[in-house]
Amino acid sequence: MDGLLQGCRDAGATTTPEALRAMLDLDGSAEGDVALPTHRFAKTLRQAPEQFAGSLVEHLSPISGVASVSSTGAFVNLRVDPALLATETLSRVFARAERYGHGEPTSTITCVEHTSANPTGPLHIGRVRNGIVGDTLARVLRASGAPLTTQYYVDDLGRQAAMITWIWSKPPTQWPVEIAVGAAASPPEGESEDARLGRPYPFVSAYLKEHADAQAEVAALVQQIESGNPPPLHRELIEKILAGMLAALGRIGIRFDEFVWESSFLQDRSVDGVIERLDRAPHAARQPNGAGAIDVSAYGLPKESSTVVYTRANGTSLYVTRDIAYHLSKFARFERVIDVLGQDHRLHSKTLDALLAEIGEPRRPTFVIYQDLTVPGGGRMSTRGGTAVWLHELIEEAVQRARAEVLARRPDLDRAELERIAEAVATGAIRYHIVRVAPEKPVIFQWEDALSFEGRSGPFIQYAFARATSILERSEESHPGSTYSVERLLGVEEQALIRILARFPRVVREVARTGHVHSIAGYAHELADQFNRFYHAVPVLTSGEDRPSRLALVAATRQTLGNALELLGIARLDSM
RNA sequence: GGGCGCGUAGCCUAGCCUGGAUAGGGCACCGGGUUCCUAACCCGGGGGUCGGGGGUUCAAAUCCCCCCGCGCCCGCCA
Repeated sequence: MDGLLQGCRDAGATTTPEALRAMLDLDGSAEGDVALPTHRFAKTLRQAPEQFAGSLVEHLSPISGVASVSSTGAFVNLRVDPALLATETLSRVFARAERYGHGEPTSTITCVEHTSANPTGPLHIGRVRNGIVGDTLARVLRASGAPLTTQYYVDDLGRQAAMITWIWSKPPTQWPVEIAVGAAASPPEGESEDARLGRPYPFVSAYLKEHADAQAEVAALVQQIESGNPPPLHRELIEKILAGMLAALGRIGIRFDEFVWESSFLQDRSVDGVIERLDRAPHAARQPNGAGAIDVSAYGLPKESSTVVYTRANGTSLYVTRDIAYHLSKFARFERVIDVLGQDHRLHSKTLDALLAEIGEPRRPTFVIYQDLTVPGGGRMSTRGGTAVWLHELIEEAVQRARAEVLARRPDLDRAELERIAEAVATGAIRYHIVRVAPEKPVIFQWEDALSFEGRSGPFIQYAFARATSILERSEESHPGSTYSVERLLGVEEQALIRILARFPRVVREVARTGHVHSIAGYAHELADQFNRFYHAVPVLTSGEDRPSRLALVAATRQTLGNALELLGIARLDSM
C-alpha cells in the first residue's frame, strides 16, 4: 500500500492513502490479485490513462509481498507473491480451524427474530424463506463475533389463533356442516398433529365471512383471550401446533433460543404503558368513539395509511401496539435488534418506526425484508387453493428422492447410514435452494428446482466436502497439513483454490455487514467448484514429493468448506 | 390512485450499496472424459438489446429522472 502510494506520487499523481484504497479492486482479474484503474489520475494529469499506467509501473519500486506488477491498458495489476499467499492462508486456516473466517468476539448483543408464523397449522414453505434467511443471518452474526439470541414471536392473541380454539372447543360432531365437510374431505393417512389441528382453519375462515353469529362468538373469544383468561384449550392447541412447526424446522437445522408470547406484554401491563405513552405522543388524538389514533404523515408514510389506530374504541390493544411493547422489551436487553419480515410487513415496519419515534424511543430495529415465495401460475401460497406446500411434505419428498440417489450410488451402505445421508442431502438441498437467492428477489416455487441435487446445489457442496474427507482418510495421515512447503503449491489450480480460501473471512464480514446471506451460498459453490477442478487436474495421494503439501491444501479446503456449510446450516457429510 | 420491491441468454441466478478491463454461475441443449484419490464430478461449444428511453461521467447492469411489466401493502386484522 505504502509502496503503491509512493509510486503514484513518483509518477506525478496526487493522492491520499484513503483515496487510493478506495480505488483498488480487490477482486483482481486474470492479470493480478489487485487491480488499480488509473483513469482518475490520468484526468488530472492530462495524460492518457494507458500512458500513466505504464509510467506508474516503471516508478514502482519493489513492494514486499508483491511478486509482479504489470499494466494492461489503463489498469495496473499487482500479483501477490504466491508463496506468501499460500503460507499466510494455510497457516491461518489451520490456526483458526473451525473458527477460520470468524471474527473476534464483539460486545454488540444482538437479537434476530424470525419465522414467527401464526400457529394455525403446519408451516408452509412460503414462510420457510423467513426461517432460512433468519437462521443463516443469525449463524453469520454469531460467527462474526456477536453474542446472539434468536427469538420466535408467538401470536397467541390474534383472531387466527382464536379461530382454531373456537372450532376445537366444540366436538367435531357439532361443527357447522360446511366446516365439517371441508375439514374431513380427505384426511391424509399418518397425518401429523399440527396438520390435523390446522385442517379446519381455512374452512373456518371462509365460514366466518358468511356467518355473523359465529363471527360474534370468535370476537367474544378474542376478547376473553385478551382479557387474560383464555380457555385452557387455547394455549394447549397453540403449543401442539407450534411443536409440529418446530419439528419440521428442526429437521432443516433451525432452532430458536427463546419464544416470546404476545400475551406476555398484556400480562405484565407493558402494553398499557405503551398506550399511555402513545396518548401523550405529539401526533396523538382520540377519535370521537374513543379509539386512540396517531397521525404519522410527518414520518413520510403515504396519506392513505397515515392514521394508525393503537387502541380500539373498546380500549383493547392492537398488533402494532403490542409490537411496540415487544420491541421495547428487546431494546432493554439487546443493542442490535433485527427483524426478518415478509414484504407484506413493509408498511408495518415503517409504522413501527414512526410510533417508536412518537413515544420518544431513539432506537430502531433493523429490518431484513424478503419476498414471499409464489406458486407457478402466480399468487402466494394459500391453504385454501390447495397451493400450499407444507415444509414437512417437501422434506419427505426430498428425502425420498435422495434415498433413491444414495441407494443407486452406494449399495454398500447399511440402512441407518443410508437414511442419515438421505436426510442430510435432502435437507441440504432445500436450505441451499432457498438461501441461494437474494431475499428481495421474488421466487416461484418449483418442485424440480427445489429438489435438484446437481450443479449449484447443497449436495454439490456436500459432495466436494465428502471428497476432501475421503482423500484425507485414505492418506492415513494423522495430522494432514502438519507439514507442507508452499513452493509445491504454485500450480494454477492450487493457486486459484488458495485465493478462494483466502477470501472467506472477507465474505463473512461482508455478509455480517450487509445481511446478504445468499453470498455465503455463492461462496460455498465457488469453493467447491474450484476444489473439483483441482481434484480432476492434480493427483494428491500418488503425488510423491508433493503429497504432504497437496494434502495440506485438501485439509484447508475441507476445513473452510465445512465452516461455510455450518454457516449455511447444511450438514457436513464425510461420505455420501 | 399512492408507497415499497423486483425486471440480467429458453429457464433460474451473481454482480448494483461502494461506477472501471471480453457481464460471472447453474439448468436445459450439443461434443468429449471413468483400468487412476467418490462421475451428485470434470473439459469444450453455442446462446446476452443487463425491461424501454433520457441524463450524469473519460467510463453505466451499477448513480439520477421518466415510462412499461410483475408482486406486495394502503383494516379499530395479524
